[in-house]
Amino acid sequence: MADTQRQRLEAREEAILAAATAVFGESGVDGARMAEIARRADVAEGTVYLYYKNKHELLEAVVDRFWRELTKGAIAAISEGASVSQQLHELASYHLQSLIDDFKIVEITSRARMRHGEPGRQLPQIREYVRVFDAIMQRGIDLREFSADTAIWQIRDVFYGTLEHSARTLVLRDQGFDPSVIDHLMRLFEQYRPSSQADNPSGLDASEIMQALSRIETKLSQS
Amino acid sequence: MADTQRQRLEAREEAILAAATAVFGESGVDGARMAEIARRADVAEGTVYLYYKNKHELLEAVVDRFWRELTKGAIAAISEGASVSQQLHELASYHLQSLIDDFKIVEITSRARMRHGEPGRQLPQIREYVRVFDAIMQRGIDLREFSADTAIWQIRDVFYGTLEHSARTLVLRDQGFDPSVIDHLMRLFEQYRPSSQADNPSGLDASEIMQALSRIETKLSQS
DNA sequence: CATAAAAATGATTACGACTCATTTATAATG
DNA sequence: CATTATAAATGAGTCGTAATCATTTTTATG
Repeated sequence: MADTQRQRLEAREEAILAAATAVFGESGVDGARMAEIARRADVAEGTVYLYYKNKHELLEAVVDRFWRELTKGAIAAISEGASVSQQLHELASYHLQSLIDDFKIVEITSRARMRHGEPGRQLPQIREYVRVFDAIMQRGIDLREFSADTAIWQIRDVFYGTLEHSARTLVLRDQGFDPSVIDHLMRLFEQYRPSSQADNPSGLDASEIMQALSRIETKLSQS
Repeated sequence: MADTQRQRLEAREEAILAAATAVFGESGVDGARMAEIARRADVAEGTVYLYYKNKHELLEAVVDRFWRELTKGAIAAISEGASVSQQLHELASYHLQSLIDDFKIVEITSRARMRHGEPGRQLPQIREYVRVFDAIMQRGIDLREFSADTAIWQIRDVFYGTLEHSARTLVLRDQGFDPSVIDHLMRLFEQYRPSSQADNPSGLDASEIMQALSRIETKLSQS
């Protein structure tokens, strides 16, 4: 019977979490009412506080679970035997699609980061999530498919930064997933391949002439 | 005297805005108390509501002003006659430095975006701010220094997305401005230069140079 | 079945955003 | 300068909601 009891408690916690996810998503953090969450989870208001200390901790739990699920999904979305580039492509696609699908929760994430004192913390589950990228990239470096001369965190920031901004752009424009974003990002990542080093003859090239001309033009239009 | 009166009102509004900026920055949006803001602005609590309808509108005003100032600063930070690459470098440095310096307000920005109903709106002043980037990039494309085969919004998302993520990384690690982030980003942007074929990396031909010279000749004969 | 411990409840409290009747300052008029 | 009208400012009071806690209900144990 001790086991059934534990299951009941976990089911209740899950019900509260599910209700909270829905209400936060629909109404935003400020719009969400603890009473509404309790009602949907079919518990009394006070009961919610037995499982989560306050509204902010509940929010954190919702966000935490979201990123945990995302990590699982990302791992599942990646073909195990595939090339590094292929895996990066898969991860980028999965990530962009998820950001678009669950835009609401992603927005709410920034809210969970702010623990109303000061330092915008790093949420543990997001840390876990970015490891998926790191692992692929590290393998690429080990295989000499990518060069090691750029710090991995900088490459990671390009990857996730670009995808997050692109997702926002797409959502705000009511466009959905756009494969060209992924293609573009993958093309950028060509830069990190070790091969393309031999192409700078260090002579004057036409663009430098154009820059000089442009400077002259600018000065002329000022006077 | 009508003029002094208007000045007094504007000074009051400014005092409230300044107090709000400080308190939001120190305590976060939820931690900020309207009473505290009023106290620091040296007005009664009710007075704040004569200038701003509610806490959220006050927040929006704070964020709005921040990005307006940032736009001014960005424009000032860019050397007018410089090359497109040089200007991009300057803008990137200015942006990264600002994100780090005013990390708190930047974080709060996402909060102003959420008008607690549904759609994460685009704030007008941010729209204005990104135009600085767009203008430089457009000039680069016009000058054939950059190719036009990638949509400018995608390039913009790489630019700002990368810088924002990098800023967060640096702040969370208690590191300050890191020039290598800028160098790295600028190296990435090499990708946008027109076809890197060995003989003519810029994709320019002599006729374009002659056209530019001709424009200059025309201007010279006008003056 | 009795009893203790755990879990759940919802009326009550605490707190902070916002309001509004009143007061104070400023402008307009003769 | 006195008088009146208008605008601005005040802060005590209202109201909504997160969080608490004394009480009740459920579950486990011998």
